[in-house]
Amino acid sequence: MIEKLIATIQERYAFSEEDANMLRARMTETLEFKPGDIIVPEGEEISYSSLLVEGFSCRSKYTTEGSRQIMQFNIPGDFVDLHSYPLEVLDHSITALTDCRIVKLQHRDITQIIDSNPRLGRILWFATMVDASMHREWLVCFGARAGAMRVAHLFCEMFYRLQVVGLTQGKSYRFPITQADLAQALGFTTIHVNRMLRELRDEGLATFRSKEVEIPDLKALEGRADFDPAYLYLEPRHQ
Amino acid sequence: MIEKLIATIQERYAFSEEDANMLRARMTETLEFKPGDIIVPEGEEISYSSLLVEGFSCRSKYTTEGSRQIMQFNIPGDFVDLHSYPLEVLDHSITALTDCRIVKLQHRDITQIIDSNPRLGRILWFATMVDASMHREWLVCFGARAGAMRVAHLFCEMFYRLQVVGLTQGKSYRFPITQADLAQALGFTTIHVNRMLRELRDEGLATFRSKEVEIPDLKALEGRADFDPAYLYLEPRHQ
DNA sequence: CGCCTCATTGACCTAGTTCAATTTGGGTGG
DNA sequence: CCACCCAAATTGAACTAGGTCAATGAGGCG
Repeated sequence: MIEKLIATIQERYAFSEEDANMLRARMTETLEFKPGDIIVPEGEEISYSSLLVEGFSCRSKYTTEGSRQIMQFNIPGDFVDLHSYPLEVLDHSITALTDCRIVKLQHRDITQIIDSNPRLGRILWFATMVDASMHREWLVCFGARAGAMRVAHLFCEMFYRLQVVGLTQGKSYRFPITQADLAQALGFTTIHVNRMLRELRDEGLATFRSKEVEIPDLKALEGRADFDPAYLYLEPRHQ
Repeated sequence: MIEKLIATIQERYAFSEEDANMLRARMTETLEFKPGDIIVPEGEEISYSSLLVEGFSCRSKYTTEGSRQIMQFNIPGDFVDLHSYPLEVLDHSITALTDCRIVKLQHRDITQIIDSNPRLGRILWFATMVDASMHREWLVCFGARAGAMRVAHLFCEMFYRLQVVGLTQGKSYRFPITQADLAQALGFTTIHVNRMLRELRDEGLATFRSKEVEIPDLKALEGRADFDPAYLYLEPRHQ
């Protein structure tokens, strides 16, 4: 399982076999989490980064009024807190949405890896910048895309991301979250999310039932969502 | 001027004198821009990064419907597109809001610098991660903070950031943008921004007149905005 | 002086929220 | 296998933050 993921990352980020081995050797320790568990707590000094190998988690923050904003969903293959290496302390938490398994990579190992192979450092840096790019696209969604469009955009994003790691089945994929989670991610109320889902369903563009998203015609949904996958930087790199 | 900025960055990011000299030697070429000019265009291959030494610019994207979303304001001292080093191609544009001057740092020089001093690489990486952290806080603002609160939050953020580079005067600072720009950044209409500004003014918390923000009581405004500067990572680092 | 951009205000409209039920479906104990 | 339970989904009705449309001021500058 972890091998398959390393292979995927290897291809996507143009890893050499040597690079992959270097990582492999240092990534053996795993941790497991239950839904609702905090994988990485906000505000604490962190000494290792976590590669999510199984399950779904999310980045989120709470406001002082108690409402929670989800800023990103993490899927298998994501380094959920690689940015804790440069930042040391995170501004937000990572929370498990399902049963999750992560593999640790100690920060001191990252330092060592980068010292001996600066090119790999740039690749790791790249990975964190893709997250930033997603944040920016979400900001566009929040500021300039309303209602069903916003929901549709998220469904497209998740499709592309999950496809890369082989977690789509034809026109559908498993998205193991509740409508309440969805609402916290989209900046809507649960009720409104429900209505927007119905709208997409009625339009025949997408269904979300029993934690499964089905998209009969991806291009059509992309059109509805004003979606362009460029910001995900999925094309293989060539540095 | 650039010396003063390097000094500021030096303190904030724990640069050694040697590091600073290394950068100084490679940052000599400057470019100038007029309001509205595109400093870094979306989607193009980029071979150098730009340190903004004078003026204000912003990160923004356009939707296909033509509306523009501003995702961040850049101020003097910001490496506006350092992330173009790992990404190579940017997902958004950087546009000048006022007369701007930037200093170039070639990507090949960055590679050289990092190869000879990996620690400096981590510092540069850190700088880009602070931008990502700001994006996340903005996402919270969009999803969970409404009306005048959102405006207040931005005013607080700008105060802290400008203070670091010595661009505040007591309780006020110059913020050379229009209410329309403000609206595009906050996800409101110009009209609504105007109303929210009046609200803050009536409450005696902040005024924005002739491109000048005045905050009589910063703590009070922070309370109104649910603002906590931690996400800006302004505390001097200690790696 | 006159123009043009930007700020301001009012009146009306709508997307999204709030409150309050009701339904559905998966899981669990008897 | 059925009865029950509980979380999640769904729907309706009333309300409000924010948008839209339209008009008026106010400042800067050629």
